Amino acid sequence: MKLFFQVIEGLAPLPPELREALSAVLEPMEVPRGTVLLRVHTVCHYLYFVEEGLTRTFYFKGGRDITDWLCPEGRFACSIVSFISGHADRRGIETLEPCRLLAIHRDALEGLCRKYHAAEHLVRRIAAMGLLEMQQRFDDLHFATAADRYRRLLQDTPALVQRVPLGMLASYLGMSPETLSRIRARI
Amino acid sequence: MKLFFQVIEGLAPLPPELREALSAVLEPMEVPRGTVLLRVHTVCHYLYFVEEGLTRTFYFKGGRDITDWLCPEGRFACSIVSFISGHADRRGIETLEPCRLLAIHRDALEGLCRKYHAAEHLVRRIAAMGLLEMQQRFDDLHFATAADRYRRLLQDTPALVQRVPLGMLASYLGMSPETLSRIRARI
DNA sequence: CGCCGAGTTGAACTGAATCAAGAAACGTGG
DNA sequence: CCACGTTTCTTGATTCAGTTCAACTCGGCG
Repeated sequence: MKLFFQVIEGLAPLPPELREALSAVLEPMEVPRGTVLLRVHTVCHYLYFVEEGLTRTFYFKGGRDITDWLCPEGRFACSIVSFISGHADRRGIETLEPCRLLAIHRDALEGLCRKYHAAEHLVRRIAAMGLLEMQQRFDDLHFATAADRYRRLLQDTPALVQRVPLGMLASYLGMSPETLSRIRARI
Repeated sequence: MKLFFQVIEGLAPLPPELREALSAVLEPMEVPRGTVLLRVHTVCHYLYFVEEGLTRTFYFKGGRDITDWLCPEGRFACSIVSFISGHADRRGIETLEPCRLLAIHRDALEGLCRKYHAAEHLVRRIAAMGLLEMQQRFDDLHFATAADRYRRLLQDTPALVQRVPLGMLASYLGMSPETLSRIRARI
């Protein structure tokens, strides 16, 4: 839980009573690689904090498996659409490595937000950080070549490149596996 | 201000005292078409609610003018990156039509959030809606053809197609003006 | 009028996808 | 611990969507 509170406190101050309340609703779990955390087309009830390991969010489009998001340690994983809207979404989540996770139930989180002003603030900050990341990733996709996107990934999160199979990385970056393989070959 | 409170109350309940406080910090403004609301590479201090008219967020990349976001009436406009991070960003904002706007200063908004739990909740909801929209737009860009993207726009917000010049629409959709022109011709 | 920016249309070019066939890596069971 | 089959990755040839470059049209507007 150390990493979790470190990250949290980097976002917003954490009054002791909220820290207590938060600890009480966290559900620690340890799962092997390949564990399905969220089945596709189901409602996402949990927000996962990755303490150790790596998860990916994915969906199927025209028979293809598309990786939508990657969460290494220190980050939050969920199906954004489903978690916020409360409806089922095509996205699913699975672990790419053995993981230590902290799961927080949607209702528990909402409860904390209702009870603690500080919790509400914290969640707002998490959402704001999500917006920033999303905008960054969006910009990349908007007007950058395949090679540029790969180079950016290498620079920003080089660890991912080592830990994610090529095919998944390719769809994450919005290109075909063959293209990614060639880009790698020529760098 | 009617539309504003309508939208707001659709997101979260609004206690009377917050309604008062919010009214007090709103800065109504009426500006002609072509007004610069945010200069590029400056800090975005205001969140704008569009009561009437249309704004666009844009930036320059390699000498090109790229439209990043379009806000018709009923929506919030700001440079997400700058407004959240507090740093200057390459994005600027201008009006594409004469506009009636409600401007809210960052500091005023933060003040309300500190004072009113309900304000914090409201802003969280706004951020969450932003995340949903962004995700939607991201998906579009991720794996859809140029024609698909245009069709989606036609379906979701047909009004924009009439109101935004072709060149700006094209970069908004991530394609060249020529391509958009051809897509239009063949539909 | 004649200029000018916005939009259209055509032709050549190109980055990346697709199709196809091997090579390497991996896990599973004998 | 090796052999086998499966999956993942690489490499090559071809195709295609979309860009780029360029010429032309149209509708304002000084």
